[in-house]
Amino acid sequence: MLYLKKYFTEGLIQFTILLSLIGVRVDVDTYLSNQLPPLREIILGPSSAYTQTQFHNLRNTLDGYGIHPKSVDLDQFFTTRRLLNEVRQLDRLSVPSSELNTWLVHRDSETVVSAGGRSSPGITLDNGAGLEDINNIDATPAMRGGGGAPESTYDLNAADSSLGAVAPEGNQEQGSGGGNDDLTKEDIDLIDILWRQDIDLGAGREVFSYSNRQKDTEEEKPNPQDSKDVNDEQESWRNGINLQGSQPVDGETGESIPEQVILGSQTSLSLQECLRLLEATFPFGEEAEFPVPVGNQEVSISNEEVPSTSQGLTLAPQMPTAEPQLDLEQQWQDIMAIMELQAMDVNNSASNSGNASNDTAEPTAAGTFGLSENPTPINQDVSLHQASLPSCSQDFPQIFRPQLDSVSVTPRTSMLRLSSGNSTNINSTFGATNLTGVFLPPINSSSNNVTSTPNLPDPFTTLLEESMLDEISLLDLAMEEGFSQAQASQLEEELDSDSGLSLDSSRSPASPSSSETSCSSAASSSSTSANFSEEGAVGYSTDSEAAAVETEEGAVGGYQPEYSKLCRMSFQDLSQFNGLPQLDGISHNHTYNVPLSSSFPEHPDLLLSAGKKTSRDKKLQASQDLLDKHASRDERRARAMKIPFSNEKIVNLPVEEFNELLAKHHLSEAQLALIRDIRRRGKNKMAAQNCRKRKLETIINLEQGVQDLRRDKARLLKEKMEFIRSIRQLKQKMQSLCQEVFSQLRDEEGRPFPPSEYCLQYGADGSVLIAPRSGAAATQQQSRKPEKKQKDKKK
DNA sequence: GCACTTTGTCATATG
DNA sequence: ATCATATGACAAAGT
Repeated sequence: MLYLKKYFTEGLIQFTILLSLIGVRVDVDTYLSNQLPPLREIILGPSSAYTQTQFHNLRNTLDGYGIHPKSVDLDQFFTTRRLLNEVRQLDRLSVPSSELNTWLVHRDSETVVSAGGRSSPGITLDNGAGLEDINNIDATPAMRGGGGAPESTYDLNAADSSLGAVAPEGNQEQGSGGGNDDLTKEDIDLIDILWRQDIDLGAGREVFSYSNRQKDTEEEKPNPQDSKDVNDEQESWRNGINLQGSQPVDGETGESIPEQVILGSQTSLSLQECLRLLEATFPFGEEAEFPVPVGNQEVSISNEEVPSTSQGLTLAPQMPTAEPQLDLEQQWQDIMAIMELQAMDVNNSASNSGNASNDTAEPTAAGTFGLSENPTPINQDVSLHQASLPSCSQDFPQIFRPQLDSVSVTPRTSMLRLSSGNSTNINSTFGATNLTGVFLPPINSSSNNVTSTPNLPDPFTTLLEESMLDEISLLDLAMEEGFSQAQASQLEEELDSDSGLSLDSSRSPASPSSSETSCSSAASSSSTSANFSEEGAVGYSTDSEAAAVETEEGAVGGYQPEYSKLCRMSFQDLSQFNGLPQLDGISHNHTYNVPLSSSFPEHPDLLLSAGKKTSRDKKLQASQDLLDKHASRDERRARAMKIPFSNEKIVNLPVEEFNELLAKHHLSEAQLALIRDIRRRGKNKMAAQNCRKRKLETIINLEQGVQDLRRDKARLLKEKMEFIRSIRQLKQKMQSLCQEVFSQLRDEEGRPFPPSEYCLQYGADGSVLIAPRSGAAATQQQSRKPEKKQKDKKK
């Protein structure tokens, strides 16, 4: 029976996996919730395993089952529940990235971009999806239709793997528009930087070999359209600040993504896009004006949506200085929530835009975080034609140079501290915000990165810096603790395995009892005695007793052999094997060898033997000797007391019938006392059985709950790391774009704006202002009057 | 013979 | 108050 059950379970699991792979979602919950109480109630609230009342209510939920709550037949129910639960867990069966199913669906849709970009961005996949993704990818070519199909996935193990900004050849062959067309040298460089970060995170560089990408890039060159686009892009950069940025490019496939940006990939983000993302993430609130006008020193880069009318430098509002540190966890959760909302919006917009993105893609927040493409990129209408694109590598770090050496600590420095982790405070406390340093260079979570990492006295800078620092530190810590995304699946398995409870269903403690009692349930359900089957009493009275009583009360007999003929543990079946002494040892008869009183001889046979013995009596005696060996103490007592009905009746009859039964017979006080004891003990015996089963079920359900929670934890950790990485990539992109801005900005006299002296401030209306830094700029203002420039970012 | 499990029973709590 | 049930604890028997 055990093997049969196990076989059935495994078969069911395999079948469900098969259905899942072909796209059929098996929602066991729908079947389960109709008749059975939700399994998660064990986690979320009182359970039948906890509360007695709900346990009794199970009877009401088992329509058609008719299993009495007291019946051990409930084991069938529990077994079913457990099996269904196992099946239900299949979609999260220790495979953290079960989104792979989505990936397969994408494969069918021939929408390579969305397949590669949305469901599993390569960069997030490299670490995030973990080994199992790779393995699955490797293991699924047969299911994907063979090698003839264009390779839309990233064979991470292949030597010429196509990853990152380079679209696989198959993609190009499918006329996806030269996926990498829009990638510029800067993009590639940036991607390379980001890859290095990923390498820092543990991703092997070989996963996204630059040489491979270069090679693939070169392979694209022969495409005249591609090269033209690239050239156009580069030329646009040469001609001035390309603040509008190129069309967002899917990092892996290189194909343009009109409506969304895959943060998990190396997407080309314009500065404005980054800003919009940041605005969505950290709403700036109303723009505040600097009380101190700086005249024409200000350069304003305004968004066309809300043309900036501000003529002065935006000044961040005063902030309380000694605010407590943000609750980073809460902070992160806020960010996550906002990001999820953003992702939802983008998903909606993407679906509305009729993008080629596959709708079947699971909108998993991780990896598919997106933002609306900026319809109004930063305008190039700035007198930057003379921009010489100086080497920004030296100047740029000064942008983020902390003003620690600044004598006057500006209020903005102190306003970095938010009073709480609630993101709503960000709305209220951040007016015009200098976001120049929001996207800081990657913080490598080292203690000395304060000095090594450029720092800006900016609210968001500090906000993100602190949070990201800690988050990334947590990330690194998590990495150290084995939470690398590549090991996420292993983590889950480890988490599961370190449970003190056995999670193996084949070794589940419920299995033996389930299998045992499942037969009892079958026997019970097939019982011809409705009364007794409803009571569900199994294995209390014996056939020996029934046989003995049958002579006195024929109505009792008849049902017993059917009642438990399949039950190994019940004593009744022994009556069918009276002549089989080799089966004596089968029964687990816990008959107590309690010394009986003089009125209760140990072997009632002795009483019988006292009478006349015919040969027929001797045969009966022999069989009863055998039966007595398996009779319970109460049964022997009952026989000794010549109780005129079976113990089963004594135990299982309803109170009324039981009283009627007692009234029908004229019984002595001793007999009545014994009968009541028998009934009490029998009831208690069943109660104990049920109690133990419930206890077992409780343990199993708790075990399942722990398993589920651990899976959720691992999944959330994975998502968290992916988001952290995405944000960091955004910061990188922002840094790069700011670098470009500063490298090409010139005042009226043609002098550049040193990033060390100026910073970008972003208003709520989308305007971008170049404001002098408070400390260093104050001195600079003496020698040079900053000019106010307004950059109309109309495209 | 020992450790562990299973089962029955008792005492008690609870509804 | 009584009864039915649940459950912890214990012991006996089995493995």
